[in-house]
Amino acid sequence: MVQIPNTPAPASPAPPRSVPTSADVARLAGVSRATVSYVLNNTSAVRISEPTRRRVHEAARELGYVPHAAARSLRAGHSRMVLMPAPAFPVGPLYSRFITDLQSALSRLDYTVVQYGTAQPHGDEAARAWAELRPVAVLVPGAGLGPRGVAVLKRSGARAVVTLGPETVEGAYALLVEHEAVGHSAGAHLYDRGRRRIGVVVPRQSGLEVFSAPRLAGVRQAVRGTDATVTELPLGYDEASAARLAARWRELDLDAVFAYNDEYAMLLMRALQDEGVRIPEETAVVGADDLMLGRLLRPRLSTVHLELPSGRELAELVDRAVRAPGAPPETHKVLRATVVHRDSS
Amino acid sequence: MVQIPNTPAPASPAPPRSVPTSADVARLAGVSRATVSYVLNNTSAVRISEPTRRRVHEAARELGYVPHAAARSLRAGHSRMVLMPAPAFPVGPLYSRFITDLQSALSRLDYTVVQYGTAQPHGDEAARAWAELRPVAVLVPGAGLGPRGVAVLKRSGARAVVTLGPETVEGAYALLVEHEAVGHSAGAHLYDRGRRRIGVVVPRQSGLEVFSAPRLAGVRQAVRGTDATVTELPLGYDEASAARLAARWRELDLDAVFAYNDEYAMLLMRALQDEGVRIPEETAVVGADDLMLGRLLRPRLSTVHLELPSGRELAELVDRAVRAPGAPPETHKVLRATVVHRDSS
DNA sequence: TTGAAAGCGGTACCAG
DNA sequence: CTGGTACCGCTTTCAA
Repeated sequence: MVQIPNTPAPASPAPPRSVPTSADVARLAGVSRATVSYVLNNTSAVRISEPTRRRVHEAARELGYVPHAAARSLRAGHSRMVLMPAPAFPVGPLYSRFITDLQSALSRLDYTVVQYGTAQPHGDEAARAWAELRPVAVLVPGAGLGPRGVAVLKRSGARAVVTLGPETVEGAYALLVEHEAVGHSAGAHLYDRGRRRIGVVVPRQSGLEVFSAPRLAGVRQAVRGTDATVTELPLGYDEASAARLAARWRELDLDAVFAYNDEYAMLLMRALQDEGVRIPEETAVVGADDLMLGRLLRPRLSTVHLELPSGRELAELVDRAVRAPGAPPETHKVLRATVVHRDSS
Repeated sequence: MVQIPNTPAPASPAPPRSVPTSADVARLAGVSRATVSYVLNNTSAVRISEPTRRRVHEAARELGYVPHAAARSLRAGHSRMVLMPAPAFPVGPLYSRFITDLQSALSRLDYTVVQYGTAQPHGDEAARAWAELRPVAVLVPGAGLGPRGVAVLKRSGARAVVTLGPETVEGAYALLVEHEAVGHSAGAHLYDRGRRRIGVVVPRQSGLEVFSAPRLAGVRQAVRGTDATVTELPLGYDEASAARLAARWRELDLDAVFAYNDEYAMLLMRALQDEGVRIPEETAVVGADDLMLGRLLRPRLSTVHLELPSGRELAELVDRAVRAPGAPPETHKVLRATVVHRDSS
C-alpha cells in the first residue's frame, strides 16, 4: 500500500489511522507474527522467553491491538458462535429471563451467543443468512424453520440445530413447547370445578397465533367427549375491544373463560366487572404465565404456571450436541404447565 | 489433509461431508473461482455469458453453497454488522418494541443487526470482545461503556459508536436518555395538584438503579426551593414488601407517591388499598411507562408517558454516522416524558 | 526459542 | 468473456 504523506497535523500524539494487526504488533516488538500469536494465545506447545513475552504484550497494549475474530475462525475452520434468531413474537418477561439465563450459561461454556436481528424473510430463506455466519450451533425459537433450512445450516457446518417450538423439524434436535398443555390444564381445571360452557380468548395481535391456536386446541381436547362446550373469543388488546366482548357476555352464556394469558385476563376481567358480571360466581376466569399482576387483582387470578427448561440445561444440551455431532436428533417435551388455583375460578 | 478412505457406507446419495466452498462450485461448473464470484455477486463491471451463469447457479444450488461471511468481510476489509449488546436490565415491552423497530429499520438499510450476548464483564472489558467482531457500528444501551471502550472500538474500525443512556461518553455519539425528566414530570404534576409530602419508590431489584436514581433526582429537582418534601421508599417487587411498606404508611405521613413505574404502582396501590388508604384522596399515586395495565386499575392510574426515538430515526442516524465517520460526535436528548393524568392523582 | 511460509474462503485486479 | 493470482489477518506446522 502506498503511504500517503502526512498532512501537517495538529500536534496530537500520532494517531494510528488504520486498524492494528498482529503484523504491526510484531514489527513494534521486533519479532515475527508467529511469536505474537504464540504469546497472545499462551500457546503451551511452545516456550517463549520472558523478555520476549513482555515486549509483545507491551507492543499489543500500546497499539490497542484486538484480534480479528473472523480471521481467526477462518483459519481455525470453526467458531464458537451460537446463533439465536430473535423471536418474531412479542416477548414477555418469562421469555426474556429465559434468554438471559441461556446466554450466561452458554458464556460459561465459552460460547459466544449472538441474537440475529429478526427474520424478515421466511424461515428457510432466513436460514441461508444465518448459515453465512457459520455458527457452530443454531437455536431457533418458534416455528418457521423447515427441513430445508435445517439442511442448509448443517451443510454449512452447524454441528447442532435446535428448535424450540411447537413442532419437530426433520433433522433438528427438537425441544417441543406444546402450548396445548397450557390450554389442557386450564380446560381440565375449569371442568373439574363444574364449569361446562367455556370461552377461550384468542388474541387478535399478530404473531401470537403460534401460541393461541394450540392453547385453544388444548382446551378442546381437555373436554372432548364430555358435555362441555368451547367457544372461541377473538379479542384485541385494547379496552374498546374488551368492552364490546363484555357487552354481549350475557348472551354468550358462558360460565368460564380461559383468557389466553394473565394480561388478557386482566383486560377481560376488568371489562366484565365493569359490566357487572360477578367473578367467579357467574364466570370463572383463568389466565396463564403466572405473572405478578395476577396476584394483585381482585379476585386474585387463577393462572397456569409455565416452566421452560433452565438455561443451564439447554446450554449443556447444546454443548453435548456440538461435541457429538453424529448423534441422532432427539425430541424432548419441555413445557411444564401447572394450574395455580386462586380466587377467580 | 489426509483423505480417509470411505468406509462402506449405506447406499445413500453420497452426502458431501465437508462444507462446500466457491472452489467446489467452480470445479463442478467447470469454471474458475473468479467467475463463480462474478456470477453469484452479479458483478456489473464484468460480463459473463448466459450459459456460464446458468452452469454456475446450477452448481451452487446442487451443492447447497452458502458464501462464508467471515471470509468475505475479511477480504473486503469491512462488514455491515451493527452490534448491539443485549441490555443488562430487565426489558419491558417498551424497550422490546424499540429494539424490534430498530432492527427492521436497519435491515432495510442493508445492515445486519446482531445482539451480542449480555455483558458479563464490565463495559470497557466487554468492548474488547465486541471489537473482535469488527462491527461497522456499535449501539450501546445503558451505562457501562467508558471512553476507553469507545477508543478500543473506534481503533478496531467501528465507524459509529452510539450510546443510548444516561450520560455522554467521550468520543461517542450520545443519545441522552434522561430519566430525570420522568421524575421531574411526575414531581411537578403532583406539586401542581397541591401535594407537598411526596414519596418516591426506589426498586430494590438490581439493574434498575440506572433508572431509579435519576428518576428520584428528577422529583427532588422538581420541588427544589418549595416547601415540599421528598421521601425515598425502597421497595422489593413482591407482595410482602409492599404490605410492609403499606403498614407504616400512616406514620410516613405522605400525601403522594411516584411509584417508579406502572408495575410498581400497581403493586403499591393494591397494598395501600388493602390497608384502607384512599386513593387519590389520602394519597395520590403516579406511575410511569403508560402501560395498558394502568388503564385497567381502579382508580385509573396517572402515569408518565415515555417516548423513545423511532427505530427509523435511529437507524438513519447510524447510517449517517457510518457514511461520514469524520463527523464530530453529537449529543441529543431523546426521551420525551409527558404526564397522562387519570384518576389516581 | 524463533522465523518463514502455507493456507482458511472470498474478491478484484490484470492479462490473455 | 474468463482465468490466474495476490492479497485480507490469523494460526500452525516445519526448519533453523
